[in-house]
Amino acid sequence: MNVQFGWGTFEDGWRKGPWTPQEDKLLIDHVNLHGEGRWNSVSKLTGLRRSGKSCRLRWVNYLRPDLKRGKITPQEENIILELHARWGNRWSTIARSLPGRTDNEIKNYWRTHFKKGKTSKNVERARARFLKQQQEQQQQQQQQQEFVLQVQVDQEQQQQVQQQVLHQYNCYDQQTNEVQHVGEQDIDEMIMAYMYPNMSSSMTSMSDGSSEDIGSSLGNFWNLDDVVQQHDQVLYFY
DNA sequence: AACGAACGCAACCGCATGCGA
DNA sequence: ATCGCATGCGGTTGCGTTCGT
Repeated sequence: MNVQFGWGTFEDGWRKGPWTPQEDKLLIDHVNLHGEGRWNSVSKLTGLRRSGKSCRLRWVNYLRPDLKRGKITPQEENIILELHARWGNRWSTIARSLPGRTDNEIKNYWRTHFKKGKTSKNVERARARFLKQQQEQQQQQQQQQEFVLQVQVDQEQQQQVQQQVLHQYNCYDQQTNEVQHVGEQDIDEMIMAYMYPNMSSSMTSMSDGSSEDIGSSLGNFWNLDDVVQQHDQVLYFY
């Protein structure tokens, strides 16, 4: 049974073809009231003569409020190319990386812009870019591991130097073998004096503004946990 | 201006999958 | 375990619009 009805047709009791604004409104009101899902019950509850499948498709691909309208941007195109190089025709998977875009939209875009034989060079470029990106990620991971290792080594060196300085300046209590009360600033100055014996004492003093940078940078230098944390944060943005 | 080709997009179809009875 | 229903997914189709000749 196939009956002509305006633009659309009736088939087995279901209306087919383009949706009218009235139908859209019925469906939007229904979803606002009951939420998404249970698409087969939409026709019973709203009187819409549309199958559940048709309702779901109309909502997902056209009526959803979070859909992004307008053309695919060059950035989105890059993402599509790269994800297609990775996933192939898994449109819904690709669509998850493009908020506001539907699998149908991406599929259509691909078919019209990058259909095989049409712009295969673009596809090849995307593949190459994907492989390069993978290599860069591996390099980054390696660098991060090396950095963490280096920081661990630095921390050990720091402790060694600190111990040497404390010995040098007789900061250990002879009886308890514990470090006598020494201010952090004092330790910094002792370390500076220990490492740079030729530097004038005024340079290591915290009394004037010019040396504050040295003191504060020293403080930062020894705060390696922060350094690691900052490094991780920087890497996170990649 | 008219016509056909190409394009863009909404919608449909068939199959796969998930899930509850 | 299996059956049926609901939903999701990828491929395909159909039609309006745009572009080139």
